[in-house]
Amino acid sequence: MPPVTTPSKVEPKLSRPVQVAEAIKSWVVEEGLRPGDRLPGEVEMIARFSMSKGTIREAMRILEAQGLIKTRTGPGGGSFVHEVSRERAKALLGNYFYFKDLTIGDIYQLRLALEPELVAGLAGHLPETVLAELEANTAQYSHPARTLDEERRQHVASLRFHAILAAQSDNPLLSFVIDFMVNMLSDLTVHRELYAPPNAELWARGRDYQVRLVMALREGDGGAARAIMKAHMETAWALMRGQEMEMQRRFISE
Amino acid sequence: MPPVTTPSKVEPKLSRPVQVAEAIKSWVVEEGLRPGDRLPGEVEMIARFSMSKGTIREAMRILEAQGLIKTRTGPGGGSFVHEVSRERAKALLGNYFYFKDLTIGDIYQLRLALEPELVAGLAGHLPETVLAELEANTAQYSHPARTLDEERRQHVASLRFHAILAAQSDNPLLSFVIDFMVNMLSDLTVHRELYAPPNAELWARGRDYQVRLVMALREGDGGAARAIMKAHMETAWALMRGQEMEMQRRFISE
DNA sequence: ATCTATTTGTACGTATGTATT
DNA sequence: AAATACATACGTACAAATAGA
Repeated sequence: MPPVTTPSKVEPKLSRPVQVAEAIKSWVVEEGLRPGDRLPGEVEMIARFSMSKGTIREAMRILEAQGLIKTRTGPGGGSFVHEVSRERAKALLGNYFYFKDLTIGDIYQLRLALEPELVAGLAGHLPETVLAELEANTAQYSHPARTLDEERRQHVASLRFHAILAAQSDNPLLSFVIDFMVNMLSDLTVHRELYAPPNAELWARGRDYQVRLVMALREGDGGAARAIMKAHMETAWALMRGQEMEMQRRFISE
Repeated sequence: MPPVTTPSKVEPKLSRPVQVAEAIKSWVVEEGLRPGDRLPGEVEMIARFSMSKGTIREAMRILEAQGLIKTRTGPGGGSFVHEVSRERAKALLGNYFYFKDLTIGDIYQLRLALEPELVAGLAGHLPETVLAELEANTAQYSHPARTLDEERRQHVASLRFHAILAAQSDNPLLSFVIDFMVNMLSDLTVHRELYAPPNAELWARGRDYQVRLVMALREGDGGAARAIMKAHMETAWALMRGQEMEMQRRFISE
């Protein structure tokens, strides 16, 4: 292991726009700027950094691409500190996995570990509005699908059930990771052949799990909720394994 | 390369650089370009999109900020498709949590759920080199720290133990999430007061867990590894709870 | 609705920097 | 060492968007 003192990294000489972007970032941190706060305008940036308009603009585009600022034209316009949106964060992270070959199993390994934990903590803490929303969601797939397209829509809807739950967690990290996985699964391309009909019985059991889960959540029975979700995940995983699916290779654009 | 077609979503009126960046992204996907493949040069981009150099350059900066391309000057230079690095992905995701108030407990809730799972799958599959690396790592904190600074270094080193493990997983998602959490914890600022000495006994037990874990991993005992890691996480969580720590608010720059 | 002021957005020409041959 | 091919940076002019009078 190299000593900590020597900067053994020969940085590939950062381009000026990147330098400016980094400088602005640390300036925002130092000043303790909050979302909505205005950044200096182009002309002032040009003066402060003694750099051309183009360079400054490229720097702003970098910050914008990372979701850290939003820019508006017109009077009172300019660039404003912006909280990185969840959608943007999911898109950026999704790009990381573009060249990795993430499998269904990889995702379900985490879902199985995390989602039971999620609902155990949620039991008894959900307002009736959310419980109703969950129940309304399950109604979207109360009957078996008759076409492949309907099946896909139901599949996405049933995933939404989990996104709703994830959004309720007061653990931002847990919430994000589950939401991200749900997104990845929603983006799947289904390759199942027509002669391989869906396992209707397994599917019905999946929905049944969700219905029972809402009951447990309403009653505040965290242990039951955890157990139901665990069984649900195992069933769903098995269901996915039976079908031929593969991760869609694409970039996400928020 | 397709012309800049009208964006499917007309709502927020994307700026031209963003449009170009998106067009290039989907072009890369359509062409199935792989990391290392060269993109058209500036002049050709200018011709294809019928746009100015500045606009094209801003578009490239956007892609670069997202970690999707790298650009080199000189003959044979240009922009090249690039696999988003793990460091970049961690930095971008870290920015998402900048304005969220993520607590130690939030992170440990996930560690407790994921890391036992990780080591259970790793047991018996690690090459001797990695096992040796893990053991060498624990040697860095075999003795109790005498200064606050040494304690901090030991703390970071003990986190590195988990990063090494995470890197061994063949589940890219699990690997990333754990690595990300380790990074977040390494970035913590310790605020413990001097008159509140570290709990040396708890600390020693933490290291003991790691040593025993390596043994279980070498012997291929997944069950034991899972149990040890679970206990380790619970102890570490308790240790962190006892100290006054808070998430450092800063942007990460890769 | 129209004008006006403000601020970002786009275009383009020129010059400089950098790495390969 | 020099020529070449490419990105990088600068400055100016003008276009577009938006809020307010």
